[in-house]
Amino acid sequence: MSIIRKTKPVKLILKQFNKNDEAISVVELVNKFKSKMDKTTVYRILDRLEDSDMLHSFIDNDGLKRYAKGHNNISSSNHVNIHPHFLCEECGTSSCLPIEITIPNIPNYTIKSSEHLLIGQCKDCMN
Amino acid sequence: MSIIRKTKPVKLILKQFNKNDEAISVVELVNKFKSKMDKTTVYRILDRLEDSDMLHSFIDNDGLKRYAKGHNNISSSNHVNIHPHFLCEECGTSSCLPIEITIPNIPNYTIKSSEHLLIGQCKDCMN
DNA sequence: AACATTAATGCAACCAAATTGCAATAAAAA
DNA sequence: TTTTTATTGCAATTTGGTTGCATTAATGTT
Repeated sequence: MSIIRKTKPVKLILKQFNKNDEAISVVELVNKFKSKMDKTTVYRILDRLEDSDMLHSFIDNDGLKRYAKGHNNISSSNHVNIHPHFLCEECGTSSCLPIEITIPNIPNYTIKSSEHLLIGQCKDCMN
Repeated sequence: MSIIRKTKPVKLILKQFNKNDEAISVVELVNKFKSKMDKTTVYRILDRLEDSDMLHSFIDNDGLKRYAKGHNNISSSNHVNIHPHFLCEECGTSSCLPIEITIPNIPNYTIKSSEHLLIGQCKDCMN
């Protein structure tokens, strides 16, 4: 893992993720920054930020990759990546939920990581 | 929902899923049957089989759609789709796990469905 | 069994997400 | 300031998936 240079595009992307804790899809980011940088640049910056643990990613319901602030937590036990992601069916916003999902022990399988996507309505869309 | 005609391509796809309980990606299926049927036919058959509840699908770690036998169970509670899918990092095979994942109650969120992907090693790849 | 109805297929074209190669640029190190 | 090397932009390409449409073939009806 190499050091990430603080170029103008990198700073813009980081600023975006520091605004709030939402999980943003690559497509949204490419679109949002299309006047500021090339789409390949967006892809590559996200890649680098992920493997230096400044961002983490997951695949949403539509098969699109989403990124969010922070790394995938490693819990006290040997279960990794156990924080679930939420996706609001109505407004499309996505976020990391600050809870732990417990994975039962499964004979004959060694679980190294997991992805949990919860789909429903966020509080702003409930009424 | 219309009745599904038992055409040659449909029979081939069904036979494939009846062989075992593996979750197969669309890409694999398109490739496997490329001499027997067009890729659009594969996509459309899978679509139809899914909404007649003979298959169910989920998005795997690489953003690829996978299909497996059976429908998404609805549990006794009001939680749906709660059976997790497993993906072996080594051999790439995937399957449905016959266990239930419990989703804790989350204030401010209404969860309607969820997807759980467990990644690790299957028993054939452990040693 | 023949015919009519309509679902299903194949093919070509298309679209969107993501990746690659490469020359030009700009951080950071010397 | 110069050198080194990561990073960018651009064009081209790959890949997963979709659409429109004419042709084919299940199925229902007589």
